[in-house]
Amino acid sequence: MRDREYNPTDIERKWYDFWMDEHYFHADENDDVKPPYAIVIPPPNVTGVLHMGHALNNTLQDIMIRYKRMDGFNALWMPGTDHAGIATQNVVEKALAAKGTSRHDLGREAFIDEVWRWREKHGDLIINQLKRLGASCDWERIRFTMDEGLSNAVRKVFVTLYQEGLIFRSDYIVNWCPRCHSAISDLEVEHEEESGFLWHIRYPFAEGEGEIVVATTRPETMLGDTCIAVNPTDERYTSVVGKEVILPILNRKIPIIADPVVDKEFGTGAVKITPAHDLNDYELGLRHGLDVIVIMDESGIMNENAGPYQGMDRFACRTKMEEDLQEQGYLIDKTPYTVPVGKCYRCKTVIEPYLSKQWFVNTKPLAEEAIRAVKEGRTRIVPKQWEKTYYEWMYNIRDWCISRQIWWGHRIPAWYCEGCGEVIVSEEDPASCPHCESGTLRQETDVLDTWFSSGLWPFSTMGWPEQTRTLEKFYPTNVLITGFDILFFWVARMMMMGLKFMNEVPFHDVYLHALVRDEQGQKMSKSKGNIVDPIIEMDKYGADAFRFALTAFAAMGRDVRISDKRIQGYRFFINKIWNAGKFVLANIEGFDPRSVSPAEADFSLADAWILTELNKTVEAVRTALEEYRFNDAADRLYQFTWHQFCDWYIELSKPLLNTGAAPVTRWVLWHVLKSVLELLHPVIPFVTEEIWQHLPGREGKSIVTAAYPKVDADLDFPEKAREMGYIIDIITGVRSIRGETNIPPSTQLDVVLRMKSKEIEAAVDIYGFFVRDLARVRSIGFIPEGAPRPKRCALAVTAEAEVYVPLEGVIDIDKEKERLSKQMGKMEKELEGKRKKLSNPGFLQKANPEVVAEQRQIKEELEFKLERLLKARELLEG
RNA sequence: GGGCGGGUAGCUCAGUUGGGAGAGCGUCGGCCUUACAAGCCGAAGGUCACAGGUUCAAUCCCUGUUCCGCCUACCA
Repeated sequence: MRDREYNPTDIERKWYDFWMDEHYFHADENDDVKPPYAIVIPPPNVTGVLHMGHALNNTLQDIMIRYKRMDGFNALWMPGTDHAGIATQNVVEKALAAKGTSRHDLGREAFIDEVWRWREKHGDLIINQLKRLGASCDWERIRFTMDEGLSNAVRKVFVTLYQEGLIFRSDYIVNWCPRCHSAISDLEVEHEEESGFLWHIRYPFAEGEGEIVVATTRPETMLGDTCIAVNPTDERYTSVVGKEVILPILNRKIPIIADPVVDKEFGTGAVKITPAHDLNDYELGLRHGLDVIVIMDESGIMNENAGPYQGMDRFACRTKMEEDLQEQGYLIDKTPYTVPVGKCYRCKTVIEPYLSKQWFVNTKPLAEEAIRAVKEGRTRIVPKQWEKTYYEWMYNIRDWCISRQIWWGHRIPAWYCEGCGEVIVSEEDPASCPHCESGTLRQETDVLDTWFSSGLWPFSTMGWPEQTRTLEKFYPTNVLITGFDILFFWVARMMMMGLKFMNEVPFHDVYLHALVRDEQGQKMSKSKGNIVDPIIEMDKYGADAFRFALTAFAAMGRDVRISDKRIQGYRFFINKIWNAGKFVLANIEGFDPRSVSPAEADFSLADAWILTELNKTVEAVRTALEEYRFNDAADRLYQFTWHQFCDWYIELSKPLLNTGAAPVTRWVLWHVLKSVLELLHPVIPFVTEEIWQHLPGREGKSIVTAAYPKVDADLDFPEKAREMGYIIDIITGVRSIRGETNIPPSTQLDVVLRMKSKEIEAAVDIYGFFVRDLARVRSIGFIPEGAPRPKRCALAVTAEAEVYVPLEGVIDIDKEKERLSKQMGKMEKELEGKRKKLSNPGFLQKANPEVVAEQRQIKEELEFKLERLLKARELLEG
């Protein structure tokens, strides 16, 4: 503790190891004394690396868990990772490609083994990064979504929902990613607007002259057209409904039909219908019993139904078709048009609406429960504005496509009987078909959406479907802390699954924090090169500074804008704490805090003031944490630590330490430092532990298990604190005069005070050494109220005092006059407002009497100050 | 198309029951005052986007306008 600056690296490692060795983060499910408090971690991808979003998310969780742990709760933070089906498969496939092989070369089983090996090798990375951040997870309980226990939970849930008819298999238009070769859910599609074209194409009548013109943004899909649709009320077309047209190029005959969904205003009012490649078209096709023609394969390559275009990529096909249509005279017009394009959120490939057989969850009935739980307040969404978003989505929820055509994930527990075609869905692998007893069963090759298993996370991690002690004790959890971007993906699904299988909400509170962006508010991305890497930041400034920066910027419902520079700023704060610690420790060496009894101690005004301010801070910080106002908590702690404790109290303690009051002062220094460290510990765990360990009279082996400070009514002295405030005002007044009139600090000043009241004069007199020390004053004189003012003085007026600083030979009189005039100008403006307000009968009549009194007091104070300043200026004239 | 959030000091942002506009950084001036120059002391800087309304009183509540973000959507 002698170092001039705080060096985080070694200290962080040392204490984290210590905490782990002591098992402080382990929650005991058999502890029936402490009330439980539980959080489940949003599981990061097992192949992932820590990014700023993780850092923010886990810092906030760690703050809550550490706070509650200190505050006497049996605190469980359940950690784990997610198998991240598509993402992980992509990563491993890339690695295979680098080795010149592929998953198809390996085959399914060998590939899955390969992924597990990958996970063995790289899966600890993000866990270790979380530890580096200081996350106090109960690592003894770490889970992985592909673990045996969690896989059992997945099977049980799948089978149950299937048996209840809530999971079904069906042909449907899904979002198909031609690169991932898989269906993805609606949520996994990113919508963007792109500039494209609207093509107008003629379809000639099969019989007789004439034609119908349609408008389309995707001409290549006409290869799969099975009709033209018009609105039944559209008079332009009533005569042609029922007729047939010739599909250009392929020369198939297709009918013209009428359907009310067609918008008369759009394009020509006639639309081509491609049921296999558009959701609307598919549904329309069902209504009219239309043929369905799939025109491309799983990679987006045109198939045998595409005639001359077979083998072409879908976009190449579009270009070629346009040429052909043009050449053959079918293309009438091509105009620029903004088209909505869906892209795969994993690989940004343009999604193809694609007809295929998939597994779905009928989410409507589950959503109803999830809506009710929030309506009834069983789960509270914070900040509240997200409730509306949640309801909006839940009310309009659509069937959830849960099957994925990849290999890495929970394989769907369904088997098809080769004998009779029966579908068997079962928790145990069946040996034979229960229907026809055939032994040739083929398991479904699809795996489940990763979010299917994540949806079970709050209870599957606690051992479900077993009825464990852990579940009993810690479910429902207290709060889920996560980014708003996965409100639908994850939170909503946990709500549905938790209510369905546990009959209880998974968490009482959901705190949704904002996303981390760069300084300019841009999303961080590799391509933009604006990534701030948490590990690099921690290397440079330490985990504590990094955590404090994140917390201080985590205002509710706002983006968290962060940059290297801002994190750097908070390192100064950590260093300030370090130095305050050094000062206090140096001054309480050999001191036993038990030698002072706070109940009998004779506290100085400064002691009383800092203790009272400490109480206010404790209260404010606790409230802020309870309400998830993390930035408020950080701000209060910053202000108190730096600007009250360090700037004022430590300075005030210096003169006291040379007097008979030294023992009490030492006790206060010790007590306030200890409290500050404990208050700050959830936010900055490392530096607080390091200093705390050097404190005498600490209870317990670690700050991790120390009691979180409470408001102490016995150490609350509002009266004395107020008096101290007057002294602080005087010191500030003298300093201000010195600063503004450029009197060097080396010049000792003589100060004359004229106090409003005798009592305060007495207090100031007793504690005059504070003023002498902190304002560099040689002598303090008092003159009574009514006595003539000293001449040729600079003046500062506070609420209770006039502070005269003689400036004979020290200062430019004109400058001082100017200074006073400026101050007066400001005050006059303010006073004008007050006078107006107080002469308004409406205000006096209707406003709260307390407010009126307050306003009157402010007015009088202003008048007092102004009058004194005026007199002072007059004296300078003469 | 629907929804949400935002426009406050040069920059980034606080401002929770409507009642004298705040912080950090930056800027300017002065300081090695025995924990800290990664520091200390002082100072400057704002018609709280715009226009109405409610109220004794509006940065705060309501309406409209405008600009910027985000989410959502089956308008070919």
